Amino acid sequence: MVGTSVLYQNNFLIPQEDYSKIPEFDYALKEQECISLMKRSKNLRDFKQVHGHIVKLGLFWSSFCASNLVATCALSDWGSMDYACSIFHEIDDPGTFEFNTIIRGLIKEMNLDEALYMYLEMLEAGVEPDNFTYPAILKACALLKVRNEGMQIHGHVVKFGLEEDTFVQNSLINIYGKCGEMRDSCAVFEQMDHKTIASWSAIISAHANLGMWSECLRIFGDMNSEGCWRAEESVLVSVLSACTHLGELDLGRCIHCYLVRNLSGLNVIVETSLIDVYLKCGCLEKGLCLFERMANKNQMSYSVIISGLALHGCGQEALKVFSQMLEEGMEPDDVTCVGVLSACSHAGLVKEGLKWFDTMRFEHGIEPTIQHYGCMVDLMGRAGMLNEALELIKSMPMEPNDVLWRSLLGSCKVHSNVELAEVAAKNLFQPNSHNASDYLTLSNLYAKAQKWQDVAFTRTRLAEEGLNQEPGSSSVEVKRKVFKFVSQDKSHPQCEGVYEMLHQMEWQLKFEGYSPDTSQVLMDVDEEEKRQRLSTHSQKLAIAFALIHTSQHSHIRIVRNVRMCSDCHVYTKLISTIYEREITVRDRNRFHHFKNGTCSCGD
DNA sequence: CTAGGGTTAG
Repeated sequence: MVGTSVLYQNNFLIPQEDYSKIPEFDYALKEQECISLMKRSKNLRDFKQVHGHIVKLGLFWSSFCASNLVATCALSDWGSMDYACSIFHEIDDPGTFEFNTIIRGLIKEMNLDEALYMYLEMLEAGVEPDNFTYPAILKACALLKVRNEGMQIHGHVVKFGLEEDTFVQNSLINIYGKCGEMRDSCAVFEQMDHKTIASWSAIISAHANLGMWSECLRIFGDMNSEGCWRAEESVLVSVLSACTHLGELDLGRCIHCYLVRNLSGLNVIVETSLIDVYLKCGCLEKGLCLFERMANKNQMSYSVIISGLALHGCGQEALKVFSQMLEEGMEPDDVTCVGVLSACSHAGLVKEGLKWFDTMRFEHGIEPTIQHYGCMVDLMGRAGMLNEALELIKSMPMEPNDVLWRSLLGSCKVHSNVELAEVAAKNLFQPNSHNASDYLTLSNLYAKAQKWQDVAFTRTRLAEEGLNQEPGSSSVEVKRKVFKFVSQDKSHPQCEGVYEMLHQMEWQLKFEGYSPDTSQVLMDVDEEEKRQRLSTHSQKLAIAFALIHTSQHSHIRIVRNVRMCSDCHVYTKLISTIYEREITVRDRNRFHHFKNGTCSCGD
């Protein structure tokens, strides 16, 4: 406390031996000076000097000085909770403010249990909590995700008449959201008289956290119509995430424009979210372009771009970016590795996939999760290594889920392995799993093997389970409207034109040497009907419609609910040449980019 | 008298 004190250098305090000689010592002034000095402390050492002086000057017993000491020490970046607590315990009769600051300090250093304990002590000491106590204590509950305590404290809020406080309400929205109690969260939100940006932020991120994407966008819409539309990055990031999951490319684009117009620069989180929107909505180039221009890339940005490239079938490029990431000294985590393995799987890079699966475990110490196993089963299945895939499933330390069995079943269909398919199906058709498409996969596999009896049996079982398969459909966006087609669709008002176009397209295709691959129609019907069914697959209708209604050379984007058949694949490749169109088709798994007669998936 | 709410991406 002696030596080169900052206090003496700044001449803020008279040395102790002098001040006692001044008869009319102004305590109020000294108090102010001490506090101003305290607030300017840059480290604990400075602070301790001020503390010492306050004690020496006899100012500690002014509760205002003492509480400021506690607050400053508990809440400053250089502060120390131990020291703050020791000051706190020196105070005879701590009040609301002192308890509040200690609670906040504890939360700041994530000592959440202790914060809750302090709150209890506060109540026991008969100190009444106020509108500052609850935002803090509710935050602690939210971080701990303790629903019951949260509800109890909500009771206290009502008891102390604080339920009208905006700050408290925002905190309540947040804690209920974090605990998944959306009814309660929304109830608080809707009762609010004065919603602030923080209220919107809390309710939107709560929905985003639970994957309630449509709700998320609906509330965002309400926020805009109530005129609360501000460049609030955290809100927009949640909304962008919703866009990604819902395939809302247009809204994503709007937000991108808005951000660029209204902010001087984008941070890494916003940029990563934007890239994810573009990649997952089919705009590979746009996403890549943003990625390349990023000033700061982190682990997540790399993860996004790697799994995005995987989604588009660009396995080699994904691996290239991955090695770039490693070169930059960034450690991959489990999510990054899912991206890498799925890139290998989508691009058929079997050797690389097997290698990375080992490297991940033995060089990066990442324990494979069920998702990693999923990628490997896909990868092996695609390559026809069906027995190996089954062995891998059996060797897993965890219970295989239906995703794995479904993947194996799908591969068995591709490689016509009835025997293994039945193993997969047996595991898949559990009492509580009702998935019509699994039955259909199996039935189609039997059909391909001409086992009509088994087809009939499977179909009967499907019927017995009372399952209805959603029909395969293709949607295409024309002039900002989405048009959906199903196979043999005649419901569309302009369907005559579509069928005429289809006819014209077939003519052109014949010149290019296309002949319909009727083996894709897995039904026991005659050749002519097969041909007819094949030619009116939903994807072909959607393409015909888009060719009529969009300008020349414009990009056609189609979204499918199931995977496309190989005939549609060949067909679309040829159409992309004949009509000089780029066509992007998103199926359940990934994107296919058709351009000049080839597809990005490499067949 | 002092202080505070929501914080987001794969």
